[in-house]
Order: sequence, then structure tokens, then C-alpha cells
Amino acid sequence: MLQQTQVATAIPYFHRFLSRFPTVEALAAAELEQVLAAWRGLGYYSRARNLHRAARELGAANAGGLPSTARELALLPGFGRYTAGAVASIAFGEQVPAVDGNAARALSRLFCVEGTPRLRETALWELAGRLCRGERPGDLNQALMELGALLCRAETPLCDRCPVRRACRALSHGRVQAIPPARPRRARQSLRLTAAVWIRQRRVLLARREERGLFGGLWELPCSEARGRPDATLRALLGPRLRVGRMLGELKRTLTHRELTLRLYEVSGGRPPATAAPYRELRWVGPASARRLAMSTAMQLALATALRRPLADKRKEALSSR
DNA sequence: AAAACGTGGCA
DNA sequence: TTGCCAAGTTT
Repeated sequence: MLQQTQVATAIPYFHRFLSRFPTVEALAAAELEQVLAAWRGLGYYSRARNLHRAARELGAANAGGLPSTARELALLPGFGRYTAGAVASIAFGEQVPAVDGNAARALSRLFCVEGTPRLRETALWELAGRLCRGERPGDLNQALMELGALLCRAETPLCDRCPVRRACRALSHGRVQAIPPARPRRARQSLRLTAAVWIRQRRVLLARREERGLFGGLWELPCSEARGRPDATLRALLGPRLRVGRMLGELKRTLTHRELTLRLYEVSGGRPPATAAPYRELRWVGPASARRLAMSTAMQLALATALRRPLADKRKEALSSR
């Protein structure tokens, strides 16, 4: 949960998740859909899919027990170098580094680490590897991350209060602001989606995405990329005899690499197909059940519009209904 | 190995 | 409002 996510954001999810899946066995026994539902709104859903896979591998291999070395941990899905190092050092006391974004920034400044991204990466892990060879490698690793998060911050570092300011090479060289360099960001691609709002007997038609890529495994209003007229787009998805009515609303949402625009159209007509590629499943869902399904925040907002939930702040409402 | 992958907080 | 980043990993 902490991968690319601030601690404060993850905490409530963490508690709910652990009460829902208290053990590796419980997680392994659960359906992916339930795991994704518990992850709903947290983002980067591949983490939930990987964690679920890891639980199943562990259950099969050693009765749910975790391996205790970074080397073995790194074999599990979702465990990269950082996570494997963090678990090994913090939970098992292994003398291995764990360099997250915060630690990387703090180390970069302390030792004036510069150069190409690749060289810096190597240097940072090397430095962290030396530092963690003490009695409490887990504490060292956490202290480094904490230093980066609380004091050696990206925009406004608090060098006045830094306990290692006398050792900081970036500070003595006047390069604190220049290190580390901001990483280049790619421009966002716009993704325009046309979505079907098909309501029948108080239920809305939802679709489950395939388990990969954007929003993989999550439920949503059936939609596809807008090419040409909305009626043509939606008939290609749900059948040629579909009746496409008025537009019910539009939703814009910014993701890291996407500018998402979702246009909602009222549709009706006959019965939907058994399946609609590339979806894995179609299902009629009542509003109460919809609120419990695995769904992105974007789609929660869209659904709130589609079902015409009253109230100005649909965003807050959608989020609080988890 | 560059690009994709969500969402929220903060200045 | 906009940009940047967050206890990164996968393909």
C-alpha cells in the first residue's frame, strides 16, 4: 500500500484491509474481486493483484510463512528491490538497504550524489548498503526514509532542524535545491471515453475489466474510447440494436499519465449481450451493491452522476461510502 | 529500459 | 490552478 502512496493515505486502508484479511491464508482464500474491493479508491490496483498472487504463492509454498531474506522476498509478485529490502530489514533484521524516494533524496543531498539516473541509482543503493550494516538495519532504513519525509523534503527542506546538517555535502556546497534533479515528466495523453448508462428495474449495467492495464479487474460503466459518434461507439460495444439517448453528464479526471474525459449516455433496448469484449463480465447491479464493488474513484464519481445522486459534493460522498 | 500505472496533499 | 511528489513495480 505504501508504494508511491503517502503513509497517511494508506493507514485507513491498511486497518480495513487487515480486519478483512487478517492472515496470508485469508488473503489467499479470497477472490481477487474482494481484494480489489478492499483496495477501491487507493489506486495502482496492480499492487492489490500482486499482493493477492503473492499470498497464493506463499500459501502453496510454505503454509503462508514469509521468507526472511530480501533475495527470496524479491521473487514474490509486487516485491521489488525496495519492498524486499524493507521487509527483510524491518521485520527480520537482515542487513540490507531499502531506498525509497525519501531516502534517495536524503542520501543524494548528504553525499552530493549526481550524474546520470543510472549512476545515481547505483550510488544510492551502495551508500545505503554501507549505512545499514549495524545492529538495527531496519531502524536505520526507516530513519533514512523518515529524514527524507519530514526534514529533507523535496520543495522546502528544513535544514535548520536537520540532525545531520554538519555532514551534509549538498548543504555545504549550496546545492540543496539542485539535488536531486526533478525528474522529467511526460505529457499526459488525453483519453476520451463514451460510457453507457443502462438502467433497468433499478439496476445499472456494469462491466468488469480484464485483469491488466489501467483499472485492471475493476468494475465500471461499460465504455470505450470515443471515436466518432457516441451511438456508433456504444453500439460497437453493446450491440447494433442499442438505443442511445441523451448525454447525462461529463466527468474530467487527471491521472498521472492520462487526462480522462468520460461522457455518459443514457441507453436502452432489448437485452445486453452475454459478454462485450474486452470485458470479462457484464452484470446488472443495484445501487447498494455497486457501492461495494471494486471500482476506481473516477468510476464512483461517474456512477454518482449516472444514478443522479442528489447533493453538490458527490466526490466526498462517493469517497465516504467505501 | 522507457512507459504505464491512481489518487491525494501541498505550495 | 498547476506542478510535483508520495515508504515503486512491472513489462
